Parts: sequence; structure tokens; C-alpha cells
Amino acid sequence: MKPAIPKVTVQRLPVYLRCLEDLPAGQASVSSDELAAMAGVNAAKVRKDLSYLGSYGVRGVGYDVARLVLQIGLELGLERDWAVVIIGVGNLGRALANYEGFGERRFRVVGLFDIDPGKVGQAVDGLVVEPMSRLAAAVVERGARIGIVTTPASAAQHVADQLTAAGVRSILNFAPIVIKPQDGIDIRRVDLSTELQVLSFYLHRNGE
Amino acid sequence: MKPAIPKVTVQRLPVYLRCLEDLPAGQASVSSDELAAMAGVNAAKVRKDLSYLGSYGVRGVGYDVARLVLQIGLELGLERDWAVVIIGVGNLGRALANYEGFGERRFRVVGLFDIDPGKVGQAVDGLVVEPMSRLAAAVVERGARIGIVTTPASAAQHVADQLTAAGVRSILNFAPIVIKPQDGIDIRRVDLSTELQVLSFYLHRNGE
DNA sequence: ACATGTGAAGCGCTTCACAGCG
DNA sequence: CGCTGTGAAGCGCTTCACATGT
Repeated sequence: MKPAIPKVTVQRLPVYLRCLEDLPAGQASVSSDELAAMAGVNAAKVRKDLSYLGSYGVRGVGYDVARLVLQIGLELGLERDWAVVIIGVGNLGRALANYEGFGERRFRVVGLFDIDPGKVGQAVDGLVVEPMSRLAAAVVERGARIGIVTTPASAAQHVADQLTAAGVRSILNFAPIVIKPQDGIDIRRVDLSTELQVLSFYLHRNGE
Repeated sequence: MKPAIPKVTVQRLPVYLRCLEDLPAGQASVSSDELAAMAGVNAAKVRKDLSYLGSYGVRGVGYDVARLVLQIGLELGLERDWAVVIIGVGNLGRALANYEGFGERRFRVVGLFDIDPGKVGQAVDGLVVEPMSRLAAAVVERGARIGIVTTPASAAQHVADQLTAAGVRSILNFAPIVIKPQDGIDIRRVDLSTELQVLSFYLHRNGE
């Protein structure tokens, strides 16, 4: 059996994919050196990462771009659509609902939900905001497997539990709190304020 | 001299800080076990991480909450204001300009810039969108050291170079491209679509 | 000749396990 | 006794260096 792909490699695959798509249209082949420069990593890492997908390079030449794009897409499960629901239609939820980058990768936003009756019924990017009472049924009907949480911190754990109960298996959490996943549920956290604090640490340390 | 704090620890400090602030108001002390449960890590990691700050725990008791909050804040450079500029006033840029979470940590948004003349002059969260021609002067005048890039991918590298030339030392990049930093410049990337692709990988791998 | 693929060494972080101390 | 602080072991990722293959 193929060895499991290391977590860090999984996180870099989308980066490589993006770099490959940014290559000039006519370029059929790419070397690990070239890809490494684009992705901001070193060449050995590129080769090791790609080797987990199998041997798709040609010695003395490089990697076939089209084949590599296909293979990374297959590995990431991008050959199919993924239905996504967004919970919390504040500024950030609205921005994500409108974000074109999701559609490019076949992530379809199939539902927007908010607890605020004042927001329910509003149209956002072609969807109508629905009440939380509709969440469970909507997740099942529309086959959503991914939920994006953009609620305030105070609501995030409860919302994640509701998503999980409804059948969502993966959650992208923008709320500034650590959500405790139930068994088998995969949660990724994006904390905007944390990112700035990390930058601030290094500014501070470097004498600012 | 105090040993350098590992990168991974730096990334966890903001999480601990948030957990400490979420404790009940009356709670003066917290154990590594309790903090670990809140932060979603194990207790040994908490103790090791906090030991890099110095010895602020009391054996048999735990950590003094107020003292730890202060100490982490000092380490992260949060005792002062940080001026931040945002480049690219699309949906995401607008959402970030309105994001209250930055202000809580004394990150002040002091400028919004966009290349689109149609956006220049618009008011967003108390600020007026300015043209790119004002960027360099504004960064200097207002002492900005952090830039947030929410432009399309095609503009991001050029914008980052302009920010760097103007005196910004750290960049938070939301554009879906790897920006090459000039020497001494610290760049963090937040790629929303990448996050979903990582989730998709594990869904796919787990049989969906 | 040239670039991949890969054992093996190197490195940093995680976890263990217990000494140290209130 | 309870919980922190920390050497040391364990583990996974990175990087090297070169054998491999075209």
C-alpha cells in the first residue's frame, strides 16, 4: 500500500496546484527547481512531496504539467463538487459567500444561515439567508459535507455541534475560539487576529 | 540568554491568550491541564510552551491568570498599538476593515487603498478609501508596519513590493499566490481555498 | 548530461516521565 | 500531595547527497 501522505505535504499540494496553473499556457514540463521557486520552498521538498503521489516525473526532464495537475486534483478529491454551508452572515460570512475562489475548485456554497431574524430572507450572492431551524434539513437535502463557521465566538461550538449532528464532516472555523470536534470530525481554524499577533511577535522581537 | 521561542510555540501563544481571557472572571489560577483542554492541545505542550516565557507557574497550584495574560501580551508585543494598512477593498478587504477582532488586540487600521478609481473616496468603517499613489506617504506618516493584502493574485506581488519599499515590515497575504518576500520581510499567507482543499483531501481519503 | 527518486542523516517539535518545589 | 519544569527519548519532517533512469 501507498504510504500515507504527511499532513504538511497535504497542506502544500494546493500551493503546488496553484503554481502549476500559473505557468505559461504552453509550458508542458516543469522541474522541481522551477516549481520550488514559485512555491517558496526548496526543490528537495517538492520532489519528496510529489513522490508521495507516485512517480510522475521524468528523469532528466521534469514533471508533465497536465499530468501533475490531474494527479494532485485527484489526490485532493477535487474531481467532484463539494457542497458547503456557511453559518453566520456577518461581514466575513458575506465576503466568503461572494468569494469566487471557492467556485474555481468546485466548492459550491449551497446555504447561508444566521440566527438573526433581521438577516433571514436577505439575498447574498444569489442565495437567500435561511434561519438556523432549516440547517439540519438543508445539510441533508443538499448533501453538504463542509461547514464554514463565521459566527461570533460565543455561538461557534453550538453551531459546530449542530453541523456535526446534521451530517457535516469537516468544519472551517473563523470564530476566535477553539472548537472541540466530535469523533471523526475534522476542524481547521483560521484566526485573523492570531495571524497579526504572530507578525507582531516578530516585529517586536526584531526591535520595533 | 533566554533561548529563542520555537515558531510553533509563537503560533500557539495567541490561542492560550484567548483561552485565558475566556476563563470565568473570578478565576485567579489555571492548571496546564485545564488550559490544554481549552486550547485543544496536551498539557505537556502547554507547560513546555509557557516555560519559554520564564517560570510563571506555581508548583502544586498552577499559573496565575493575570500574570500569564500580561506576560504573553508582552512577548507578543501587544502592549503597544500597531498601525495596519489594507490594500484591496473588495469583499474581503471590506470585511477585514470592519473586523472588531483587530481592535481588541490594538491593531489599528489606519488606511484603505485600492487601485479602482470607483472605490477611491468610498467610506468604509470610518475610513475613506485612498488611491495607491497615496500609499507610500501614508505608510510613513501613520507609522504602519503591517500590511494586509486582499488584492487579486495578479496584483499581490507588486503591492507587496510597494508596501516593503514604503517601510512595512510584515505582510498578511490573502491573495491566492505565493509572494516572494524581500530580505527581512515577514509574510504570512492565508488562503481560504487552500483550507477547503485540505478538508476535501481528508473527506476524500475517508471514503466520501 | 541532467533531473528525478530516495535512503540516510539532521533537526526541531512532541511527548514522556519524573525530579523539584510549594 | 499536586502541579510545574525539564532532561531525554521518540517521532516526523527537512535536507542532503547520490544512485537511478532516460
